[in-house]
Parts: sequence; structure tokens; C-alpha cells
Amino acid sequence: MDAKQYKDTLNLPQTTFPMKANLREREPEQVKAWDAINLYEKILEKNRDRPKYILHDGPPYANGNIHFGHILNKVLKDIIVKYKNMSGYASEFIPGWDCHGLPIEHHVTKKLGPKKNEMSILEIRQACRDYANQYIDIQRDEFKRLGILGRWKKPYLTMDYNYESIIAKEFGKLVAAGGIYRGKKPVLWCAHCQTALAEAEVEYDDHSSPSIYVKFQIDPKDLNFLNKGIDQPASIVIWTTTPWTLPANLGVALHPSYDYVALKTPSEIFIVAKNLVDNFVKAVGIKDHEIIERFSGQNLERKECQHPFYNRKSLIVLSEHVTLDTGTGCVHIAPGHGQEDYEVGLKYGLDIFVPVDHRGCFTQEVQIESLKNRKVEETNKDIIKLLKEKKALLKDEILSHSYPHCWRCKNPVIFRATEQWFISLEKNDLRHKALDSIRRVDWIPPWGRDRIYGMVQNRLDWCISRQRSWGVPIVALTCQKCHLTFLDQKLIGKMADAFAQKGADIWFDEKAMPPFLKQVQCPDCGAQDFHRETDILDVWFDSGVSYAAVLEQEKTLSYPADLYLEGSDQHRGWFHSSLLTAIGTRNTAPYKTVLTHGFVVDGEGKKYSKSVKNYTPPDKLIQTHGAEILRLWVAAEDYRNDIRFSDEIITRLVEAYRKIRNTCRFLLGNIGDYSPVHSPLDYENLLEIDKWALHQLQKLMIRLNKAYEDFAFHVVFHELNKFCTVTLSAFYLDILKDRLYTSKKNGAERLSAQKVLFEITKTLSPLMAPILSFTAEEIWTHMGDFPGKVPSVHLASLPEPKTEWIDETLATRWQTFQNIRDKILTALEKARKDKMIGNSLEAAVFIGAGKETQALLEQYRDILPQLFIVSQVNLIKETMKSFSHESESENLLIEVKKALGKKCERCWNYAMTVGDDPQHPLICHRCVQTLSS
RNA sequence: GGGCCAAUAGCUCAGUUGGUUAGAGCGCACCCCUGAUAAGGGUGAGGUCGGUGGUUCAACUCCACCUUGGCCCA
Repeated sequence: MDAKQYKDTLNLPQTTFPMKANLREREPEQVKAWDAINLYEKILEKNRDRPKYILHDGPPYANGNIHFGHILNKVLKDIIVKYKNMSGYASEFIPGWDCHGLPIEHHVTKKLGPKKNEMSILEIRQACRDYANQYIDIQRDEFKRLGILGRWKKPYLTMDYNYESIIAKEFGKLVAAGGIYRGKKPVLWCAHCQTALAEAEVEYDDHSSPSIYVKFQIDPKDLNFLNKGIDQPASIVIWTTTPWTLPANLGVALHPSYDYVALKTPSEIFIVAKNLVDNFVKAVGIKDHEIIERFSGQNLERKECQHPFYNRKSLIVLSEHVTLDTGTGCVHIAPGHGQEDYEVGLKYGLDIFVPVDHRGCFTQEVQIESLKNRKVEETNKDIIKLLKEKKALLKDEILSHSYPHCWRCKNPVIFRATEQWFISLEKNDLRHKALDSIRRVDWIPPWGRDRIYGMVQNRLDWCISRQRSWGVPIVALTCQKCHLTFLDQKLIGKMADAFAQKGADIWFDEKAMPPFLKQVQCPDCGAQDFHRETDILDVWFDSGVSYAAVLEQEKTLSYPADLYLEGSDQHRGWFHSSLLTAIGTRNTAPYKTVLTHGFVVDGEGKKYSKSVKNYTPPDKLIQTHGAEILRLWVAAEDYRNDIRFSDEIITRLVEAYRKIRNTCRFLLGNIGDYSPVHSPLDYENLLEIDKWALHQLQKLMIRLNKAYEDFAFHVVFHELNKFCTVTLSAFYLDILKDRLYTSKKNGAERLSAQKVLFEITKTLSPLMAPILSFTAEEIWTHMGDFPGKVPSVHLASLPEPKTEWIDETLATRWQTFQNIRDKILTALEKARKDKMIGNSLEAAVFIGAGKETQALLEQYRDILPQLFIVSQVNLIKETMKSFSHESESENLLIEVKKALGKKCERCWNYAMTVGDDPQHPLICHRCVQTLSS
């Protein structure tokens, strides 16, 4: 026989498991195959009698393609659902979509253009519905492509008739509890279109406005906290660019922590912020001035000053929103005409006063005849004139600044308080109950609790009405006779039932007049002629009641959920809206645990911007690397913080993936001819290193199970990676090659290794399945049959560690071997540098060790050459002086020499016995034995 | 501007109640192998633990401030 023929007597690895993953093509096929066998349904069926684990999906908005944020979120959910389904739970995952709302309506109306004006509200709603459906289909395909399992055939949609019905019912419950009221709140208003605008419908553009400084006289008595006596008229000076809001002025705001001064001029005293004195005197042209006193804004809280042209007082209030950027540090407050004004107004009990109608014209309430019925922006000049007459004006000029304009008609918009619907945080003690329940929910990471707690503690009443078309209507009526607007619990219930049949559209359908609508009577005047409310509910209310529409409707689910899992922005969003509605109607939080993840940022930690598009679109990445790499990316990063995405990160992950894949390929290649039925694993008869491998495997399982349980998937990834790289590839498998390849095919030695390799493969595949769902399945299918093998790895149970395979004493012993091995490898490397050897099998190693180590090595001398992958190991018997202490037992003297004998053409070890057998002159004694038996 | 959070090698992560020269994998450099081969193995170089102060015998770890970045508000 020659060398080549001897090669044929080896047991080299053989497998159909390809080295190249070709994920791009394989993954879609896999998804199809899973679909074909109804994998998801099978998983649920398998776990039918197990305790439920409910991860309730927060619905993404049905608009646009999915981006990295969606991928992060849904893959995390998928990992958890798969893990739970493999570890003793029944975890149904029903994905959902948020379908109503402005962004869709905005897109649709933009696309329709002027055609929109000829369309009925019903037609527009239908167009919105079609649009949402279109993106649901797109996103569903994208999610499925990522290998995410769930009830994709029947997801929940907030625009489902049933869901719309439940929204109305939940609203009804809050009405019944008395938690809903009607009040005024400033909104952006386009007087030209006569409609409210959302922030998204506003475009900022330059606009010229008057810039005026106005005096609000203050009674010197109110300044008696000052040390210096005041013997001149005094006034607080405000600066504004909207003179027309002065008729609605009810207050002046100062900052609670800024310093203010009394600025003395020859004729009078002005009060302005200390840091803005220079600006102020320059702007109004005062030359002769002197700061006579300095004080905190707090000194003036709740004192009053004189309105410049009405015979009424304006309350002095404190507000953090006051800035020192421009003006005087004293801000005119018109609670009906600005968000901050409104908020501070609420705090101080000011009226939400709005003497402006829907056309943007002053109403009778303005009292000044010349202003009544005129467009507010046209009255700026009149008001300035009035201020001059009243000697309240210090300065006026024209200022060009950025100002909000209507996105449709391009006219400047105004802030105007209108009637809105609110959920009260105080009625029924909603705020306190919510805060209380926040304490009882488990927040991961823990700071989530403080975050949402602070938000609920400080938030205003929830304004739930929107002046839009695409949503669920607020079922309220306005009496045509007495103009009373009211909510009727019974009506809401009946309408909700009608929604379930025909959708919420019927509310907007003038022709569809449900009979019960005719039976309603005005609670005030008894009339039966009504206007239906045109406002719809805030979409946050829609998704906020998903526990009612999903958890309480599906047999496989129940209330409350075990887990809500979303980005940390949802402390203000879905976690928040779900909590408030649930507390208001059920008095418990809808979730037991809330897990949050951070945001996807670029390689430098900067946020991705939609406009700049500084990232590769996900579908392109899937095309080049496959979804599996994205799944690995999700798992590899610590999602509790922001998670980064860059080409380098992906490159690293692709490498890690290859390593894991190839390690598994090697495993598969070496167990191709192994059958656990014919040679079951008998722990006692395993070689010691094989026991060591089983020990390491059990320890890995313990660590991974804990990591999964803690939702610490990056730990799973790192442990898995390390196990494949360090434990297996660089150590165990490397050492095993000689035994696997050269020893007798069905001999005890080789079988010992194969049993363990089989066990490792059978364990690793399910262990990685929640994350590397595609690859785990591929490994599983290449494993061949064994008892208890299920058709898909995702139907398998997560393997549980066998304590009887854990042997700490053995592990400690082998840690010593590994330490020695490291030193030997270093010595071999030196020999290699000196050109003494190339392959380590060309070496013979001489080891001198301390007493304890010496004894250990002596005991294991037979396995040492394999362990170090050298041809010969010689233990130097004489104890070296420097090793005389037991504590230095790992201090070694190592010498590398050329191995004795010739290279065996079969096993490549060097041996003196090569040539001894005349029949096989090229191989060693060990190989001769192997061949002959 | 406010609330919450983060910052450890080029990248992704460890670092246990503060306690020796801060660890791992990948990458990089160099080398070996060619019987896991568009694989495999080895050796090595990389870190003022974001910065500055403070507490302490001792700080990556605790405190304060700052810088940078993120989310949510304003």
C-alpha cells in the first residue's frame, strides 16, 4: 500500500451539510417548508396542555417597510416565544398592526391630492383601509422572511370590525366609570381650512411678525418685599410676536429659578430678567437706567399685574418654560392660545379663554368693538395702536422668524383652544391607581419603573379626541336644539355592536341611521335631533386597549399578559396608554413584566435618520447575508442599551456564524456513521476526555438556560461562540481528530468520541434554535434518525443538563492539563520559529514538573501525546530544584525536540515502529494493529 | 432646558458585596498545517476601563461635576 491507499483506510468526516450556508436561497425555502408542515400550529398543538406564556405583541404601524427597529423588536419576541415553547410553556404569538391614524390618512390624502375634496369621508376611510392592508401584507412577508413564527394567517388589526367594536366598548366602560370629560385645549388651527392640524401637518417657514415689548403695570405695594422703596410707577415687561393674543392674556409667567431685577429709569421702574437687561435696554432704547434691586421670580408668584388695555388683572405665575434666549424673561400667558400657556394655566386655575372662532376671527367676547369679527392676524396693528394709546407699548418692530404654516394651504396657523375629549387622571383616582400598579409590575431593566412612574405622575389629562377621519369615532351627540354635547352609555354599547357587524364606518354614513339612534333623547331638552360627533379617538387609545381586543378574545391567551416587549420610547407610548386604559377599566396593569430594548444606532452610536438614509436597507442585507445574520445581530448585542449597526459588526457576525456553522459541520461529518440505537451512550465506558466534553456541555446548558431565562441573549451568543471556538474547535475536536480518523471504525475508542459528538450535536441544535432558527433546523435535518427525533428542531424540547454528567473533580484535573498544554503550545511555537518543526507531530516533548504535577502527568502519560498533538512525550523524572515546592506544581521545564522515528504514512505520527512490519513498511505499529483487527 | 439611560481593546461582550499585573471571542500581525480545506491550529501585539475631582489603605467598581451619545419631554 502507498500513502494514498492508506488514506482510504481512514474515517474522514463525511456530511451533506454544506460549508457554504447560502442563506439567501435556503432561508426562503425553509420558511416555505415550515409553512407547508404548519410548524407554528404544530408547536401550539404540542404544548396545548402546558401552562401559557403570553407575550403580547405591540402593533407596529401599518405604514412603510420594516426597518432595523422592527427587526430588533420582532426577532427578540421570536426568540422568547421559541424559547418558551421549547421549555415547557404554550406560547401563542399573535402579531398585530396599528391601522388607524394620521400618518396613513396623511399619506392617502396627499396621494389623492385635490381629488380628496370630492370624496366622501367614507371613501377616504376606505382608501386608508386599503392602504393599511397593503402595508400589512408587505410587512408580514418581511417578518416571515426573518423566520419569525406566529399566527400570521390571522393577525390582529386595529381596523378589524371586531377590534373597532371593542375600542368603542372600552371607551364606553370609561364613560360609565365617569372618567371621560369634555374641555378646552389649544390645538394648531388653520383658519383657512377651518380645521385642527396635527404637528405632522405643519410646515415651518419664515414669517414676518410684529415684535413688541409691552408693560403690565404692577402695584408698588406688591413690590414691598424689596429693600428699596418704590416711588415710581412699576411694570413687568413682556415680549411677544403675536399681539392678537393679548386680548386673551390672563397671566404673566416668570421662571421659578431665574433672577429678576427692578430696573430704575428716570420716569419708571421695569421688571425684567437680570440676564436680559442689556438686551432689553438696547431693544427699547433706554439710556439712563440703574438696577436697584435683584430678586427671585418666586417673590412675585400669584401676585397680580394690570392688563394693558382691559380693566382686569393678569396673574403672575411661575413656569419652567420661560427661557432667557430672547425677550425679557417675562412671558405673556394666554391659556387658550399656546400649549405651555395652557399647561401653566391649568396649574394656576386660569380660564382657557378663547375669544377667537373657527374662522380665526374675534368673537363678541373680545369686547373691543373694532376687533370683533375680524381676522386676528389683521388686528395686530389695531392692538399695537391700542397699546400706544394706553402707553403700554415700549417698542414695536417687524421680525422675521420661523413660524408654523398649514401643509395644505400654506397659510400661517394659529394656536386656538377648542373643545376636546379627555380621560381624567384624577377621577376614580386613576393616576394614583396607575402609579400603584407600576410599582407592582416587573420592569426590565429596572429603571423603566422610574421612567414611566415619573411620566404618569406628571402628565396632564389624556386628550383622546382628534379632528380627523381615519379612526374610531367618539360616539357622542350634540343636540341640534340646545347644543348640548353628551355621551350616552347605552348608545355607545349599541353602536359598538353595530361596529362589530359593519365597522365604524356606519357612524360616518349619513344614510345608515341605526334605528336605536332615533330613540335617543337629549338629556337636557329632550329633543331628538342630533349632530354626530365627528372627532375620532387618538390611535394610542386603539392600541392601548389591545389587551381587551386580543388577550381577552383569544382562547389561547388571557389577561394580563406575562410580557410586553417594546422599545424604551413606549414608556410614553403603548406601555403608558395600555396601563391607563386598563387601570381605568380593570384596575390592574395589563402586563406582569415589561421588557424594553434600546434603539438601533449606527457604528458611532448616532441615530439613524430617515431623511439621510445613512444605512443599508434591511432587505438588501438579507439578500447578501441572509436573515440569520440579522437574527444573530439581534442576539449578539446587549439590547438593554442602544444597539449599534455597522458593516464591521455584520462582518464580525458573519465570521462568528461561519465558525459556529463549520464546527457543527465537523460534528455532523464525524457522526454520519453513528447510530445511537446500535451503540447507546454508556457514560461509564467513555474515555476521560469525552467525559470532560460532556461535563463542559452540561455546564454550557446551565449557563445558556439561565441566560435565556434572563432574556440575556447576548450571553447565549457569546457562550455558544466560545464553546464552538475554544472548547470544541481549538481543543476537544482538534485532539479528537486523530482518534476519529485513524482508530478502528467501530472500535470502542472511536465510538466513545462519536457518542459524545452526537450528544453535543443533539444538544447544540435545539439550544441555538431560538436564535439561529434556520441553521439549527438545517443541522437537525442533517442529523439522521434517532429515537425521539421530531420533524423540526422547533418541536423539540430544550435539552436539560444531566447532573450525573457533571464531574467537577475531573474538570479541575483537566484544567491543569489545559494549562500545561498552553505552555507546551508556546514551546512548540518557539520550535516552529526555529524551523525545528512544522506540524506539531514532528515534535517530541520533554517535560519536567513539580512533584504533584509530575505524579498527575505520570498517571496520564498515555494520553499526553494526543492531548498535545505531538508524537512523543517524555517525562523527566529528576525533580528540578526550582520545582521543589508543591505550590509551583505548574512551573514546568519544557523542551521540544524532533520526534524519533519515521512519519507514519497513515496517522502522520512519528514512531520508531514505522517499518517494523514488512507487510506495511510505511506505517506505525498502532496503525498496523488497527488495519489488521 | 428637564426626566431617564449609557460609555471597558479596532468590533461585540465579561468583569461577582471596591481587593494582586482588567478578561473572552472576533479582527489584526506573524507562523504552521493541507485528512473540517472558500476550512483547521498556534504565537503575539492591542486598554491612562469617556474626562476631572472626591471618598478609601485600596476605585473599572462608590459620590459629584463635565463631555459625548440615545430615548422621552419642553
